[in-house]
Amino acid sequence: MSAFDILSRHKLKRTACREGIINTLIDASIALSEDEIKSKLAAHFDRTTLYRSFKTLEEKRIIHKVVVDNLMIKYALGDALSKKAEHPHFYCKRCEMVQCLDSTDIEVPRLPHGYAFSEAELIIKGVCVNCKSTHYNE
Amino acid sequence: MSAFDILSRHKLKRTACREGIINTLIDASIALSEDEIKSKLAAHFDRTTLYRSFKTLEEKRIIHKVVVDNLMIKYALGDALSKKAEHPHFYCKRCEMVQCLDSTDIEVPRLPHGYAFSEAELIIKGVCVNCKSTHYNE
DNA sequence: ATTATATTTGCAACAAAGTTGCATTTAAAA
DNA sequence: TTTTAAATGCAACTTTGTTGCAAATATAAT
Repeated sequence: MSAFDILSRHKLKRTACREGIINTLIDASIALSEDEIKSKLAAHFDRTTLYRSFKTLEEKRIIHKVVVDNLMIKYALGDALSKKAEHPHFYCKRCEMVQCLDSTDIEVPRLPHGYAFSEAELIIKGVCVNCKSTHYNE
Repeated sequence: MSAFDILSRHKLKRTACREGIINTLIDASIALSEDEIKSKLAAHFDRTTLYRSFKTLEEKRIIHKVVVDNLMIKYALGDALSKKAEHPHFYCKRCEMVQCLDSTDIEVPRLPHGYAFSEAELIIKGVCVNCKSTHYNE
């Protein structure tokens, strides 16, 4: 499905910024930061435009945000696009790569009595296979 | 164990700010934000001092940071103080309370081949028992 | 108890990220 | 082609993260 289709299906205007973000994320198999996405876009877009585009796309669940920590945010395609709604994410401490662990479920622990569950977010931190095979010095 | 002991045990100077943070977190059974802690401290401390105190205490694992999302950060006592090193956290979407689920483990999913695990962070979002019994309107 | 020393604090300053209002531009509907 | 509702870019401002430095202070040494 093209960015064009995705946007019209969600009744969003098909703007270059939105299409660019979606296409960038379709191409990348991993999650990307705002800067990473920005640098891959053909045209330049204002910071505000990016900000609002991410917000809109996230609300429509076309993309989803991965908060590794308060200073490391990445985006990936959302569950409006065949992604499993809830899945863990992997963060590589060496190369800072973030990847959706799509095929895996999140095991939700038993909550205290009377607590209601609604969502879970699980981030696994470690070293990815690329970095592991590259034994560069710390 | 008193804040006094904790600090000296870690070879940190026993300052009012650090003691205040630790005592506040000992009293509270839940995780607290910087603002929440600040408002409970007897004296006023500069933003920078708070910032550096949190940083130092976190490095010594006297406290630990809970990143609910990039705009919601809370602190709780750390594993240098008998807390289990890795545990899930619960976030109440109504009252914004954050609580350590201390007695529970995090189930780490199987990673892609060649990936190395080092840490996991799991946040459960939902409604706490207090908010659930209080059926106030959205 | 007093002095010396290494840390910590508060302030100023700046960087980065989040957010909003508004006039201009533009995509899509008529 | 015209109309109109939505998106963009810019400016402005808020909040949060971060550093350097001089003054203050906790601890070690005397």
